[in-house]
Amino acid sequence: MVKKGQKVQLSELQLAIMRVLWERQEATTAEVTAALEAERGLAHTTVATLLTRLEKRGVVAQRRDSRTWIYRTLLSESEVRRSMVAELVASLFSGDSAELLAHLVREDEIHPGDLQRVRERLAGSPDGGTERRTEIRNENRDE
Amino acid sequence: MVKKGQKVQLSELQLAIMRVLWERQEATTAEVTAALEAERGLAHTTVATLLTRLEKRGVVAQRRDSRTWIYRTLLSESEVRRSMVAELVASLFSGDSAELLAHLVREDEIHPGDLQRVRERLAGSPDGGTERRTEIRNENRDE
DNA sequence: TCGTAGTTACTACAGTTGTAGTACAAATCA
DNA sequence: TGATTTGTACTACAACTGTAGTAACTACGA
Repeated sequence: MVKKGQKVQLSELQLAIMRVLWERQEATTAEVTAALEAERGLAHTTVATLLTRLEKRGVVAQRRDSRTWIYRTLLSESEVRRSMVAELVASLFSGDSAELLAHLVREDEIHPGDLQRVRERLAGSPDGGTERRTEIRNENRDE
Repeated sequence: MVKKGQKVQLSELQLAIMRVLWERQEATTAEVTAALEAERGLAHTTVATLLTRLEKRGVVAQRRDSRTWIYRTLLSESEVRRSMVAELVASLFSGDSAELLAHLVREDEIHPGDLQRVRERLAGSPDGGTERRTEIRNENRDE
């Protein structure tokens, strides 16, 4: 089982699976396969293998419903984000998040006013706007 | 050779090597090994293998000086950052950089005034504070 | 009750990564 | 010039990842 503070690195494919599991609390192999059908069209056995490995690694948990396994994640999306962003910042930005921010600004990904908007948005929701929904996107780029 | 717009993903170890190469324009296997001695103490042959693989992959170039190879990167640090951040944002933040920003704020990595400071700093230095390599960015933003 | 469709368990296999040993050649030192 | 150092080329090998086939079993419909 992956401990809380532990660093978790997941590949793009593994994340795709996690995303399905995050969206619906639980899912069977068949459901995950179906959910990913459009974007990657993986064989059912492939998805089963992937899920088994994630389970072995302690990232998801499985529960049996007669012959079928039902999976759920053991890590929230924000935990994974925390871990992966920290890892990126450490190895590519000297561990300094402000450098990442500077990068975003330079790359024109973030505009003035965005931070303000983000803060307002977060202040508005009591849980800190933790997951998914947040979508701030910059309408008025006041550059 | 890795094309410009291509996505480049480098592991922590590979980045450590790239960092050495970015710091000094060029370096031999022995120099890279020495530079990494403190933090990882890798065998000289290990570093040689790593560099060979990076060369094969088109991330670095090699030049011979009698029997010694001298390496230099073919990608600037900002190019790698661009690529890797984009990849992370795509797979973990629905492709929305503002969500990453929101994450940083929530995680208390970024504070009010930081964005402002970053902008001032970037405005202050003519090279945009970009990189060791001076790759002046930001006039014609090309995406 | 029997065949069919769905499910898991197991095995496979190529590619990448981290790590390094060996063999061999060249350069250098004594 | 012989011995030692140093540098590369090649090989190895385990772990992990993407991908999936095959075998075997089970629930269900006809």
